[in-house]
Amino acid sequence: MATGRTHRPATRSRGIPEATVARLPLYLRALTALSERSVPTVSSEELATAAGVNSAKLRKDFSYLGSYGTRGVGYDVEYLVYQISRELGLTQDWPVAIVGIGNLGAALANYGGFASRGFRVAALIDADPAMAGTPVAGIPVQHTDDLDRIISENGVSIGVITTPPGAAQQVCDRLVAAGVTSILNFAPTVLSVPEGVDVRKVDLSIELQILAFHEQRKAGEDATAEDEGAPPMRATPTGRKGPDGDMPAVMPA
Amino acid sequence: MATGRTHRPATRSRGIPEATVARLPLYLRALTALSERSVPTVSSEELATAAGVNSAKLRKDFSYLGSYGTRGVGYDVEYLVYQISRELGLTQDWPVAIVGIGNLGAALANYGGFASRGFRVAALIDADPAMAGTPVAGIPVQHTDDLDRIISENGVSIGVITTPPGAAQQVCDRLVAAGVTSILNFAPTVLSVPEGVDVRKVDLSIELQILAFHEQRKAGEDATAEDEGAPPMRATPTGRKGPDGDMPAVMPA
DNA sequence: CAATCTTTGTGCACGCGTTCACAAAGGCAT
DNA sequence: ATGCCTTTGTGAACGCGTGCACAAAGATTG
Repeated sequence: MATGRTHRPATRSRGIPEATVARLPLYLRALTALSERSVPTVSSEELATAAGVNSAKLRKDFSYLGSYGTRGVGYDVEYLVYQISRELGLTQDWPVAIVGIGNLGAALANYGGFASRGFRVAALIDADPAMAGTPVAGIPVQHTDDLDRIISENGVSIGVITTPPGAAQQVCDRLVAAGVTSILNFAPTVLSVPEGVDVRKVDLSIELQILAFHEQRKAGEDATAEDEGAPPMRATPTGRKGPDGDMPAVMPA
Repeated sequence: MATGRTHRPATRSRGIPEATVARLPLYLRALTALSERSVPTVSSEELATAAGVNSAKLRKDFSYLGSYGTRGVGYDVEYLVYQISRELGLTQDWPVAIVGIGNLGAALANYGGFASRGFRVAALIDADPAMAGTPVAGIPVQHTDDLDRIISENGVSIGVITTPPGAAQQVCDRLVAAGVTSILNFAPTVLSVPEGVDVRKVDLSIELQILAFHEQRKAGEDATAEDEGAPPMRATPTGRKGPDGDMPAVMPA
């Protein structure tokens, strides 16, 4: 789930392990909830339970940030909220552009979780001229032709791709060319980006397939019968021409 | 990510490493694209490139499934599609229920990627009585009161939660009670489930925060200036030192 | 049928992440 | 102050995942 193609051997994020970075938002959420309940301090055990992780792991994670706890007492909630926010870069404003305003793009535009922490939907972009001007979540949709200008003018460095798979790579290239250096990709495509650009992928279909795997295993533990069926031995076109088959090309043959 | 709260020590998926399982859908997608182009065979190198992974890793992944390749030639595309599909449990039909038909729920209901492989949206469920009967993506929304019956009658074992965070745990409990054993959770909440129930989490906010972290780091590499602002101080009894690992210069005294 | 060439399958080493277990540190009561 | 009790911070061991590098396997050609 990290960068699509570029290797990520040196992403040794300034001493903070990638796995730890991925958990910081989790801690932050739990801490924010505590903060809203005016809880002054919290122990690693309590916070770990709230975040759904092991307490030892949590303490080790925090140790990478520094010694922000008090032995015998725990962690100061407000102070920790600030420190994690700062570490994640949430104390500043991040203008985000969403490209591809279909069902999913619109859903994200309306998603409250964005605005909650530093993120601001600065622009909505779509290739359909008919949508231009139409407000979605209170923000007028703009046309792809102006992508470059929109990104530049708003200082957008984080782009969200919610286009059909066929358009994803092209949109990605344009975003990168316009100055975007972080991309959140919802299209089921492997994006290739130049060095220095981060790509994170969210793939709903993959998540379901992983669940199906485990589900099958659970069900199959009792009845291990299950015939083998008739595996297609060779070029046996499974006559499937599903709607999602609009994947344009990919790599050289 | 894995299960929310339950430990996952025994998820030793029948010999197939979890990391491998997570990549199988990726391979499957690339293989399907090749299949539609009627490519008969593919080498580990080509397929790895298309899937965005290392070729050695791909070969090792496949080795867990068995020896399906031919040395000197490569892998038979159709055969491999079938084998992976079978391993992932996609040769059977998986009725899925989506709970919480807001923007995101509606987007998922319309998402083509679901129906494409074995998954079928069997039911849409929402707590708003006003929505009952309204068709979304051609499927009438049903009310939460009937959740138990709906799940049972349709034989749903995979549930998708797209409710507001406050309702997530409750919905989760009801789904599990009704017989659901795999949950895909989009709500920003840590779900606690009994043993034997799998939970996968998709958290848009977390993904963005991780990107923000790297983005900040990239930007901060040049200019290490950046004022610190004023961290909210609290519970700092004995004037502690400033163990700030990196650049902070503001500490109590 | 033998030689050559391509590509798989895998043994091995390395590094990251997780977990345990405990000493050090601080608060609190006496 | 002194001693006890709680909780942090971390050294060390362990296990998993990754990538290298190569021998084995099969196709192909002469």
